[in-house]
Amino acid sequence: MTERTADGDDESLAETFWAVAGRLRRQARESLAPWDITPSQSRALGVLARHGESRPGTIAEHLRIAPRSATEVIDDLQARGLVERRPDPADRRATLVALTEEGNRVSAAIRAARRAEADRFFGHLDDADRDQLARILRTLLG
Amino acid sequence: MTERTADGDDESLAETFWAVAGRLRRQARESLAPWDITPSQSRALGVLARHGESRPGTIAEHLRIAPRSATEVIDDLQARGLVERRPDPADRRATLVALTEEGNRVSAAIRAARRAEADRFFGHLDDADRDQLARILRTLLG
DNA sequence: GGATATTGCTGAGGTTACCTCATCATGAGG
DNA sequence: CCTCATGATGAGGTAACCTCAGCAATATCC
Repeated sequence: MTERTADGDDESLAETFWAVAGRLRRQARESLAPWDITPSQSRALGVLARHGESRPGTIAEHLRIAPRSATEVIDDLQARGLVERRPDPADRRATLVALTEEGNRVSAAIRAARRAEADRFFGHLDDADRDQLARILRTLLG
Repeated sequence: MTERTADGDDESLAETFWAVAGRLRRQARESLAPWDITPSQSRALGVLARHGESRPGTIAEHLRIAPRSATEVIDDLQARGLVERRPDPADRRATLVALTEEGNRVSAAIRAARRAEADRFFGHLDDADRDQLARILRTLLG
C-alpha cells in the first residue's frame, strides 16, 4: 500500500475491505426488511437455530460480542416473540434462550433469504474465487 | 445443528466475512488510539491526503457515505484542529475542507500506523493470498 | 428578468450495534 | 460461612451511519 496505488480511491486492502463491508451491510439490511429484523438479530437467530437453546453468554461468544450486548439482542427478539427466556434448571443464575414456534418459522425463512442474499452478493464470483475467499477469511480469523 | 454445518460456527461466507470485519474494526480502533482518532475520521483524513482540499460532498462520495455523515466527520476533525473549512471561491454555497499543518502531520503518522496495522492483520496471509483477496474484493465492488 | 428547480451544506433527530461499569443473585471452594 | 467467581442485566455512553427539513446560492427556462 502507499506504494504505487494508482487506482482511483481504495488505497489499501483494508479500505477495500470496508467498502465491501458497507455494501454487504446495506444489502443484508434490505433483504431482511420483510421481517423487520436487523442483521445482528438474524445472526442471533442463526446461532439458536444451529445450537439450540443457549445461555446469553454462550450466544455472545458465538457472536463474538460482549455478554451485555447479547442480552440486548435477545431482548429485541423476545419483544418480537421470536425467542423466549426460561430459567436454566442447572444454574439458577442463568437463563436459557430458545426459539419460539414463530422464531423457528422466521428463522427458517430468513435462512433462505440470507442464502439468496449471499448468492446475489457473492454470486459475482465464480466458485473458485468463492472458495478462495472463504479460505482466506478463515485464515484471517486464525 | 439443523444442518451439517460441521465447521464450528461460521456457516456462510457472509458470517465469516463479518467475523473478520469485527476483528479488523477492533484492531483499527486500537491502533488509532494514540491519536484519539476514530477509524472513520482516519479514512476521511486519507481522502484529504490523497485528493487535497475537497468539498464535503466529494469526500462523502469517496467514503461512500451520505453527505450529511461526511459533515459530521469533518466537524470532528475540525474540532481536533486537523482540518479547516473555507469558502469555495468557485461556488458560494460550497465549502472546501483542507488539512491543517497538524492535520498533515497526523495524517502521515496515521498512514504509517495503518500500514503497520494492516501488516499485522493481513500479514498472516502470504503475498499470493493477499493479492487474491484484493482482487476478489474488488470484484465484489463491481 | 423573474419564477422554478437543483445543488451544497447542515440542524434536528433517529437507529444499530456495540461498549464499560456497577449491581445483584447464585454457585463453588476453602 | 465467608469469600470469590460467574451469569445476567440496569444505566449510560459511543461511533457511524441514516433521513428529512431548511437555507442559501446557482443554474435553467420562459
